Amino acid sequence: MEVVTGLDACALKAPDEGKVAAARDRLVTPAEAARLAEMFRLLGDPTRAQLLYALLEAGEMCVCDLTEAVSVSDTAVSHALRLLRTAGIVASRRSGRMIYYRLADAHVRMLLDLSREHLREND
Amino acid sequence: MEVVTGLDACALKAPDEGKVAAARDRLVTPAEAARLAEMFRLLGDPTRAQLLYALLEAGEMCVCDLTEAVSVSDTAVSHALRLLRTAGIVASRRSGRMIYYRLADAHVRMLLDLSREHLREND
DNA sequence: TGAATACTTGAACAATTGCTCAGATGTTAC
DNA sequence: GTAACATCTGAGCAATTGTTCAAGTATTCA
Repeated sequence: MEVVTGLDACALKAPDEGKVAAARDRLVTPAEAARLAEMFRLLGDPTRAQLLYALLEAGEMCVCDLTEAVSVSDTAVSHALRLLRTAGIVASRRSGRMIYYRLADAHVRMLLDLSREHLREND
Repeated sequence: MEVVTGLDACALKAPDEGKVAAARDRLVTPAEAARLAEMFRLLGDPTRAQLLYALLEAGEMCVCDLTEAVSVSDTAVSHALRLLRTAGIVASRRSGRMIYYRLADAHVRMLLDLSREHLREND
């Protein structure tokens, strides 16, 4: 990475030490930001987003119905679901030879819901 | 893409037409999902996430202070901010030779806030 | 048992991404 | 005007990503 941290990026202007320190130290550490980014990254793919909004709508669906709903191959759906499951965004249960997926928790549902609101209000 | 849409992915089981139709048609269209994914994708990078959480914290910051806060090159910050600005996630104003960035609206702030909560509650 | 179904896995490849570098803008001070 | 500063832009490149293909596991039914 090789980045100067001890010096100011702006030479003339003294950096706003209050704001810089607050933003850097008080709330979200780089490590937390990385974890948050990782989570957003998983939502940031059209296939995965469609899967998640399908689950938000239907509550619980098996892989083959999800494949129907999003119109991609079952293999692609399976890969996508594994990423989401590993990250704790969706959960699954087996029933016979089918596996049912659902959104993992209320936070995820709120996040998806709020994002949809945002999109719709900004035309 | 080359995907079968008229046939069932599951041969024995009749697809749950209610759930499939609801998930596919009622709320989020593929086009909407794509726009939502595009927005999440922009939040899904460590550098951009750090920038956004710095702005959530500080309210408004110039590029050089943001560069300080996230410890990457000013060029990288500039590229990142352009993507966020184009997508309507951040807004900017010029004051002298500096340009101040801020989160674009309350929805974005809520989204970042809620996501942080989610992260912290899931240990 | 053996065949069929529902889903998963790993490897491979094209497409996309984010960074760096070099040069261009717009702004202020002299 | 020139010089210095804050920021932006485009091209190029390494690294990552999402998909497909082929083969695998787990479950049901005859």
